Amino acid sequence: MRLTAKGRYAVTAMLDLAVHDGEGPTSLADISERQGISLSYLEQLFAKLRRSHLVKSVRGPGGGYQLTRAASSIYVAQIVDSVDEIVDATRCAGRANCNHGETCLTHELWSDLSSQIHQFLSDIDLASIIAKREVRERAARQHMKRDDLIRMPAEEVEA
Amino acid sequence: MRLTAKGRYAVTAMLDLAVHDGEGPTSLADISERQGISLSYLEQLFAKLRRSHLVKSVRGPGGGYQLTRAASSIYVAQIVDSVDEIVDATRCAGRANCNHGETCLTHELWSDLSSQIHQFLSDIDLASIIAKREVRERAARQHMKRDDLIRMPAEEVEA
DNA sequence: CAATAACCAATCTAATTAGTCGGATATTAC
DNA sequence: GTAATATCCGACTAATTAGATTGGTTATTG
Repeated sequence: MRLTAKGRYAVTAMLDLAVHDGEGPTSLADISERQGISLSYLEQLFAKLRRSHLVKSVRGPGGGYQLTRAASSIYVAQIVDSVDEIVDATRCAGRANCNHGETCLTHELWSDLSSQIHQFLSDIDLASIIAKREVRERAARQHMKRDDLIRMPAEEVEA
Repeated sequence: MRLTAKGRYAVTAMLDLAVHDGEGPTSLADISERQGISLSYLEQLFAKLRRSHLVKSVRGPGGGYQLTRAASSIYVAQIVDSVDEIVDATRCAGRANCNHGETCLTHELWSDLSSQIHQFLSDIDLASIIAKREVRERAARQHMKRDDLIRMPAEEVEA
C-alpha cells in the first residue's frame, strides 16, 4: 500500500462525485474547476477508476461521471488501489539467500504492516467520510450555541 | 500523510534496528546488506531519523545506530513523518473563493481522512509489529501440532 | 596510525508524477 | 446535419522525487 498525491487526487475527486451524487452526471470540467486538478490529469485518473468499475461515464453534453454504486459501498482502499498500482514492496523476491533467512523477517514485518494499513482503508467508505463531517459540524454548532451564542453577532452563528 | 517507497525503506530499516535491539549498535552497512538498500541512501534517511531523535549514533569501529527508546515507544507515523515530509495536501490555500465555499468541503473531507490515517499509524509501534508476527507464528505452529504432528518429522515442528 | 563507520554535501541519473496536446468518438440540442 | 459538449485515447513534455555516486571529514577503537 502506498499513498501518494495521485491517490489523494483520486480520493478527492471521488469525494466530489459522492457529494454531488444524485444530481445527474458530474463532468470532469466541474471537478477540475472545484478541486484545482487539471482536466487531462483527471481524465487519466478516471480512465483507471472506470476500468475498476468504481465510476461509469455518460458521454455528450450534460454527460460526465457517476458512482457505479452507493457511496457507502465504495471504499478508500479500492480507489487508491485502482490508481496507485502496487509495487513489489519487498525487494526480496529475487535474492536467493532471503527466503526464510533472517533477512526476510523484516520484509514480512513490513508486509504485515502494509496489509494492516490496507485493511484499515478497506473499512472506510465515502459515505462515512461525508457523514463524519456532518456529525462534527453539528457538534460544533451545538457547542457554539451553549458557549458563545449570546456574545456573538448573529450572522456568525447561523450557518 | 503520504506513504511512499522512502517511508517504506525507513520503516523497514527501523524494524531491522528494532529486531537487533539490545545487541549493541547496528551499522548501516549491515542494514544495507540485509535489506538491500544502498548505504548512501540509508545515510540520508538516518540523518533525518537522527534529527527526529528516533535513533542515536555511535561513531567509530563497532559503531552504528540504536533506537533512542524502547521499540514499544516508537510509532510508525513518527518514522514516516520524519522522512516523508508533508506537502500542503489541499491545493486550496491560495485560492480566494475557496474558503468555506462549497469547493473547500471536499478538501476538508480529505484532510479528515488523512488525519484518520495518521492517527491509525500513530497507534502502531515497532514492538507490536514484531510481537504480532510472533503470535501469528505460534498460532501457525499450534495449528500444525494439532493437525500434522504425528505425520511430521520432529525437527520441523520444534522451533 | 590504520581501520571502521558515522557524518556531510554536491551532483548525477532514473523513475515517477503531473500536466499538455491533438485528436477521435459519442451524444445532445438546435 | 451540424455545432457544441464531454468522454476517450495516446503520445509527449516538464517537473519532481528517488536513489546512486562520488569524495570527502570527523570520531573512535585497537
